[in-house]
Amino acid sequence: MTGISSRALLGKACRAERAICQQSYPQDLWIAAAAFQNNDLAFEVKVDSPSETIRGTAAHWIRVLVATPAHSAVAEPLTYGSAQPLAAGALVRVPLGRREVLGIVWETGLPAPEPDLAARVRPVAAVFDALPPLAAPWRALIAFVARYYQRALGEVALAALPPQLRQLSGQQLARRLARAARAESAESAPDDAPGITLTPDQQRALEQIERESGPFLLFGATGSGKTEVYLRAAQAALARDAQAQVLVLAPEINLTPQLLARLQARLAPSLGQQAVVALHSRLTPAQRLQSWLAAHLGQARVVLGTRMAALASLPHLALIVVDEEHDPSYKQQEGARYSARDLAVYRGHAQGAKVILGSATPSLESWRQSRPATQDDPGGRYRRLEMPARIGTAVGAAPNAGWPHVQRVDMARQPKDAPLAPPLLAAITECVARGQQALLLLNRRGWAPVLCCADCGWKSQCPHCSAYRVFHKTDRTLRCHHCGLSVPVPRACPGCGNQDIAAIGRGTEQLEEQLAALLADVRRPDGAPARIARIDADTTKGQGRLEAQLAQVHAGAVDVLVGTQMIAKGHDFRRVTLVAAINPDAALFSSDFRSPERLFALLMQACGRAGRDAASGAASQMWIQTRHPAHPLYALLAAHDYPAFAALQLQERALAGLPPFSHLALLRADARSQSAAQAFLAALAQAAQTALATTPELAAAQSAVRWYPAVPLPIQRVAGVERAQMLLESASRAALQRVLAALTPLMHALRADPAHRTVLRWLIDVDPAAV
DNA sequence: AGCACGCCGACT
DNA sequence: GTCGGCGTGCTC
Repeated sequence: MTGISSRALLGKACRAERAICQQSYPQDLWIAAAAFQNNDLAFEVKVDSPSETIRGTAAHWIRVLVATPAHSAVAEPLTYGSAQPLAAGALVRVPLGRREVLGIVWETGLPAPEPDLAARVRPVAAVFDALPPLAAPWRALIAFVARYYQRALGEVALAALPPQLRQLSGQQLARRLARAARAESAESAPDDAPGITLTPDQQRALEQIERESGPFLLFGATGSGKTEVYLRAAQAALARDAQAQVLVLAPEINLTPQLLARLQARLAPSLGQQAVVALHSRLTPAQRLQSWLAAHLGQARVVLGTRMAALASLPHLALIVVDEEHDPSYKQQEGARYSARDLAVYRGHAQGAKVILGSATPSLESWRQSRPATQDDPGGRYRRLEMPARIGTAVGAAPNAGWPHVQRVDMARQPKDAPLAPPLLAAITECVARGQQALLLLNRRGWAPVLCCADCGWKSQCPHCSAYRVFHKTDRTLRCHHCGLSVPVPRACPGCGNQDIAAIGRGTEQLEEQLAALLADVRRPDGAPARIARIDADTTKGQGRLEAQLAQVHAGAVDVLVGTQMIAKGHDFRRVTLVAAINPDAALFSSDFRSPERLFALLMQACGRAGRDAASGAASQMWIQTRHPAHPLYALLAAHDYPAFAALQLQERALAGLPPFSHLALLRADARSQSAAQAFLAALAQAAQTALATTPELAAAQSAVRWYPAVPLPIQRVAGVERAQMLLESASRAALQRVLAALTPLMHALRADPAHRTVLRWLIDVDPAAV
């Protein structure tokens, strides 16, 4: 026997075992054998036909969700048997193939299945009975997400659970729960009264939140005190009901520590330290499980998290706050592509919780949805709460009071190739000399976005992607920001051997370097030279690096900060009085219709970094380097007039039939070749034409949906994979939904067709963030 | 997704 | 002959 590999042996043994099981034993006995081997659950199976067997022993048929991948054949809950009755929402371990996996009981009390299915049904392996079942509202939420975003129930449901739950045995979980119960000793101190006087705006907003049911759009300028409104609304909700839970969503993990600190400072004295928890993907698996359990058990009264927290189990949810609701990070970009902001609104409605969406530059969807009623318009479904004044502004001051002055520099009239226009450089110099800080925004990492040979025209094209590799001078590499390929910079042109390769364009690394030269002679008030720092994805890669760098800025160790949009978001820099957008023009002419909206939000946000309160704001400046100084977007930014910008954009969207006046979905296909990807989508459109025409209801829906032709994605090739997409648009969300639901089986069928064998994957993106 | 099977080429 | 690559197919 010695020469035989263990693997082959195992294979043979398995085959033999299965042959015995399936041929010489009747099916029902095979089930019995499986059940018997599993000592968690003893099925007392007699003989006869499978269905009678189970009925005879009063077992229960249930349907269970397991973590099935997006496009597997297993899209529906699977049927299992159980000796004891189980509640819907209970967590179980069930056998699946040769594995045992975590499952969620979805349906109970099923009639005995058909004989051919009954023959395959296996018993539940274990029940996590220490854990209360997932409540009906949570299950309804999951069902909604799966249906609306066109994904399998099991995929959505299991992905919403903390990953560590899958590894734990029932015993381990029981131990954890016992520990959590011991820790729960909520010492109830009286609510501390913060010594903060509310502004009239805040007062008014809170009164309306108290009085009405919402959802609310809190349209508050940077520095108008939105967070204080969130805190008070949370306090009120928690005080009203001793079980009430509050969910606070923030767009990025980077922004959670600040908010968590404020929530804890305000609420922990009365609720206890453990009652305020964070829930996001940078927690360790154990922490994440702990937070999730605390939320599920109702011990966590306040949950602060990123978009994933929108799917947490919160049985006593009373209030949801979505901070910076316009932020594109709320849209999930893999798996079920849900919008956490939209789910917050859905969930609030379904679970009877109030919802507050907050932003200084709301998404156009939310803005329009919150329009007030007029004579011939019933208005939107949200209530708009306006807080225009920054804290510290005198009552009755002009609308622009307390805002930085916005300076547009026409780069066409500046010396060619200068990274900074001379007037901006002079302003930065002055700023540093005054002992204040400047923030320079440039949305390109690296030293130069592309290298180019002047002789033969070679460019640093990525071999796997339709993008250029970016030159990073710090480690002398060419890096593709899409597939991650990183190679040393060639000494000579790979095309012709020419020694002279030119760097085209400018990234944050280069700006930092050039700035050092330009400010070499500039002195701070204490006589020390100006200090420059850079913050982008490259300098903040490690754990806690960003926090460390931000601390440096706060400590005043930095005079000029260069960075990507990372530094424009949320961080509260007290001593910054100058903010400059170095090269924002590209977003004006992007093919994505949401690009202007995002640029405006980013620049407004950056503007808000300059002098957080009115006193310093008035003396602050925001600089825009542009070749289109008269562009309306910049003009409205200079006027700090979001409503006018929104009105202008909405007018364009209405004319073009774009959201929020229509609803979109993207059908995407990835393949080895662009033509194969497009052919798949074209075949789908073709198949849909005929399939949807058969039922009148679907035909009606189909006629309300506009199909655009399949086109390559803006970056059509990534890591050697060609990507194509097809846009579907409809004025009716219901019609679009009906068509999408009918497409999923068509896509499955088409994918199985040998003609489309080279299609690697496909997906449906409902309400896509970018088109 | 896992995890199996099965077919093929490369090495002792 | 064995080992290990990954294409295909199934899981109640």
